[in-house]
Formats: sequence, C-alpha cells, structure tokens
Amino acid sequence: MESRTHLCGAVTVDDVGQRIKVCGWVAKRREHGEHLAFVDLRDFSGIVQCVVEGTVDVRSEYVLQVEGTVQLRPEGTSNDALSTGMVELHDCTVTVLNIAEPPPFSLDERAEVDEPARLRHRFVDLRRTRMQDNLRMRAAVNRAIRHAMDAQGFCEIETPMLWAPTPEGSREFAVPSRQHQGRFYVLPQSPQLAKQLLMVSGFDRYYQIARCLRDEDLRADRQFEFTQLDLECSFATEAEIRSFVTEAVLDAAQAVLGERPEYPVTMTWAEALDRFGTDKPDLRFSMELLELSEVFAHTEVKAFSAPTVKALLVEGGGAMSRSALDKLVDRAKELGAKGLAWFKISDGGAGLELESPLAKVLTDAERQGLFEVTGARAGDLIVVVADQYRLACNVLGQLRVELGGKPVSEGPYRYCWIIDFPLFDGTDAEGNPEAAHHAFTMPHPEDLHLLATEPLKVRAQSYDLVLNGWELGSGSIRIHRADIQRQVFAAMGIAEEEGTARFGFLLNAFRYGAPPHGGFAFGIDRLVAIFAGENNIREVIAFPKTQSGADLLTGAPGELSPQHMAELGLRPVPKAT
RNA sequence: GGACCUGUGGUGCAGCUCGGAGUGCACGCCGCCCUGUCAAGGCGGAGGUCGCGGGUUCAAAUCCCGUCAGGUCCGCCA
Repeated sequence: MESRTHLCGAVTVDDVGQRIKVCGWVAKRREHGEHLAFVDLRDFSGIVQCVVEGTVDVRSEYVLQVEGTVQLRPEGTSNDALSTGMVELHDCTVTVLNIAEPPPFSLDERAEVDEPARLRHRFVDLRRTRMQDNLRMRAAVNRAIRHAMDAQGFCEIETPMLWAPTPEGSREFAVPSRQHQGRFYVLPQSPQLAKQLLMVSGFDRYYQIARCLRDEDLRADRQFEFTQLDLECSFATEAEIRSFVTEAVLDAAQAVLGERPEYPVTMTWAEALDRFGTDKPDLRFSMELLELSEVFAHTEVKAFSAPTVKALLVEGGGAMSRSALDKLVDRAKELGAKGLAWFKISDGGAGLELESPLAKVLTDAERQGLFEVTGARAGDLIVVVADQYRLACNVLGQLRVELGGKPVSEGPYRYCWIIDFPLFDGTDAEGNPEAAHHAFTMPHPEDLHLLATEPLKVRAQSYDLVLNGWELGSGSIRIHRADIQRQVFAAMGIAEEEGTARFGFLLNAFRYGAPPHGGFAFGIDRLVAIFAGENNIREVIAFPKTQSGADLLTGAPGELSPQHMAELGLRPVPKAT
C-alpha cells in the first residue's frame, strides 16, 4: 500500500466517496469540544480539511498521514479560498509520522516575518507557499530554457568550478590548493574562457545553466553565487545570437506566466542613455529625459552653465513638500550631481508660473524655453541637472525610476535589447581605456579605424538584455583573430607579453583555428524574481546569504581547524587593529 | 570604504521627540470550555538582558558615544 494516494491540494469533488490517503503538515487545528475537530493538512500543493469526530492530539506542523473518505462539505460550509474547499475527509485515521516543535514564526502567507528569522530557519521558511511557488517557478523556468536551447541546437556542457586565476573584472573567490601549497584555484566569475575554448573545439552551440561566483558586495539583485544561462555559438551573427536568447526568455515567460510577452525592442546604447539616462531602461513608463542644453546655452545662471542641461517632468510633482525636494537634491548629489534644480509649476492666472529658488534668475526666454520643452502644466514639477553629458543622463535616469517607476516585478514584462555599447568605458588610473564588457569583445567593424586614434569612440559588438529596468545579462561577438586582439590590447595599453601572461591559454588556443563566435549570459535569479513578483533575488534562492555574505543557517563563513589550515599551507594573519 | 533605516516576550507592532516601576495591542504558545469551523470563538495563564558595551542622570527602552547584526543604497560588480 502506498503511503499517499493524493496530494492535499488535489482532492476534488471527483474523489467523493473514495477512501484516500494524504500526507503533510498540520497547518491548523480547530477543536470544537470533545466531539468535533478540524485539521487542515498542508503539502506543497495545497490544504485539505480533515474532519475528526472527537479529539485529536496534534499540533501545528506535526507530520501526519491521514486516511479518510472524501465527502462533499455540508451545505453552506464550503471554502472558496481553498482548491479543495468543496470537499473534506471523514472517518479519518490519523497517523502521526512525526511531532514538531511550534514553528519559530507563522507559516501563514499573510504573516510578515523578519528576514533574519526566516534565514535562520530557512528549512521552515521554504515550507511556505510563497517559497514553494517561487522555487518551483524557478524549476519551470530552467526547464523551459533547457528545452528552448535544446530545440535551437545547443549542446549542454559543464565546465570546471576550480579554475585558474585570470584577473578580469570582478574579484574572484580563491581556493587554496593542498597538493600545490601556496597556489590557488579560483571559482569562476563566469565560464567565459571555458566556453570560448569550446568554440575552438568545434562545439558550435554550447549552453549551460551555470553557477557564477563573484566576491563583490551584495545587493538586492546580487549574491556571491548566482546562476546564469550561459551560451556561446560559432558562425552566428549578433542578431542570430540575440534571437536565440530571445526565444529562451520568451519561452521561459510563457512557461510560468501563461502568455508570451511582447518581442523585445532593440535600441542603441546611445539612444537609451539619451532618452532614459541609463543602459537598462524601464520601458513600462515614459517620462523620458528632456533636453534643455539649447535653452540654457548662453545662460547667466551658474548652476546651468554646463555642457549638458537635462530635465525630467514629474506630472503632479508640484505637490511635493520642501523636505521631499531637499531629499531629492541630496539623492542627486549622492548619485554624483553637483546639485539639482527644481521648478514647481503653478497657474498664476495670467499664465504658468514657476516656484523655485531659481525662479527669479531665469530670463523670460529661458522660462519660455523651459515650458515649451517640458510641456509642463500647473501642478507639475520639473527637475533639472546640469553637468557633463554622461553624468547628467545617469543622475536623471536614476531619478526617473525613483520618481516615476514601479517595482521591477510588476507587469507588464517589457524586454529590450541594448546594442552598440562603447567598447571602452572610461580609463584606468594610468589613463588607459578599460574594456566595458571584456577584453575579447569585437569592435564594431565600422569603428576599427578609430582604435588607435579615438578608442573611446569605438562601438562594440556587444549587447545587453534588459527587463523592466533590470539588466538580465550581456553578451558580445568575440575577437577570434590575433591581429585585432593585438590592436585592442594595444589600445588598452596592454603589452603583448602581458596579454599572453593573463590570457595565454586562450590566445594560444586561438592559434589552432578559432571560429568566429559570440555569446551571451543572463541571470536566471533576476529573471525568476521578476516573474515571481519579488523585488529581491533572495526570494528565489533556496539558501541565500545576507548582505554581509553570511549564511545565517549554517554560520558560514566558518573557521578551519589548525590542522586543515596547515594542510592547505595557510597560516592565520593576526588581525590588524 | 561610505550614507541612511531597523533592532522591545516565539512572531508582528506601539512606547522613544518631551527620561519616572518592562507599560500596551495583535498573533502564537500552555490550560480549561465549546458539535461546522476554516487566520474559529470564550475564559484563564506563562513568557522580557528593550541587540551589546560605555556615558549623562536621583532615575535610561527613551538622551549621548561606541559597537554588533539585518536591510536599502553609493562605491564596487569585465
């Protein structure tokens, strides 16, 4: 005899009359004296009500097997909130499979629980419907992605977790070697180099749902360990690669949301920055950046004497209090702006009027230009940042989301592709351009001639996928030819020997017939969080770490025994005081 | 590395400005009552190092300084 015949949430009116067995945890017990008691039994699928004619010695979260007869509930006692609300179990034989202490917090969905408490008792927290649903949704997303990649001819290949230190962008986790004391493996920040080697090997289309590790500070959307769909393919154009990824993310959405989101729009990096002030625009709302540079081109106002003057129109923002505006100014400064000018718009009878510390110093033409460009109406607020172009865009782009946006997880789901990124993003301490993506990114063919002369103007064949203002991932066409790689290294001030030292095994492999190739990787944690309606990826990770990188359940990071340390050739350094 | 917010019985909160006995609310827990409830209901009870340390004061959950933990963000994250 099997121990259960039905899942709790799957008992229906079709089962009426049958003798069935269910297993689960006691969600709730309601006693009505010595003749009647109700036990709500819960498993991941839902709750079924068991009617006990008498008393029953069970408590919350006891683990039970209940054998009972399915009956329709008496007239007027059905419960619409339950999938099984029309039925209940009678003549129950209750077997206590295990007792349980009272849970450390309520498992009821309506209860708000302190996150540290949830993390300390994650095994209980994961019993809750929310977490069950999130992790099962994650499994469904993985399944859909695997299916999509398989259907598009990709081959799943695993790559090592113990890899060689290859200083790239992010800080790597190091693993000391026992057999080679004083030497270290690192955990991969991504399978980037491995998958490029696989292209040289002729695997043509590779993918992997890969764990990546980066020893950088944590955020709501960042954990040390995260999971990416990592893919690479040979002999494919940039557009083809984006199409492969698009299929995967649209299929994933369809699998868990039941409908296919709009096909992603494609926008250049330059356009995204100009219109939305960011390379990860949230396209669910407009409120685009407004260009005031012309209006203030010859201004006497010091605050606006800058290469770029841009603004946001906050409809209805005129109602903001002075202290709220002060906070906004502080926020702009935190984001790097020198300041933030604001103008409340009101109707003065004879036309629109400005209320602002700067209202008096504007000329009539500037005032007029401000109204014309923004199209502001009474009750609105205009905020203005004047600065270098990139900075002004970035600050307003961030404020745009904070003033007009909504949580990332709320629909609709608006994917977009951002293309034509700059190859280099600023310069390092020695004035050398730094790779925006990585050092193997293929320059835009039309811009190759600028590499030596104006490297910061070179566009890259790289592309990001963005969903509702979150960067899901990025990819690029890689450099497969040694001559172009030399040019890029030269532009970055990397001597040939240095490039060889850092990436030697890859460059060496490229000498043996590297095909043209490119790829992509996107964060599955972020994708699932958005689909699950969560604003934090910890909610879609079974055992996440806190912002300081601690695991409150296991106590990690922990200490090693002196013996273990010695075996690894490690000696604790006294803490600096 | 930095900014801000939070920390009060098992859980969620109030109390903190303006110092006066661990004061209050809801849930949970324990006991009793209750034959149709479903976040059941009624009565009773237990449960506290107010994160920790120091300072001010006759007196500190409350004011000050430091520190720890958690969160959000800046830096960082090719």
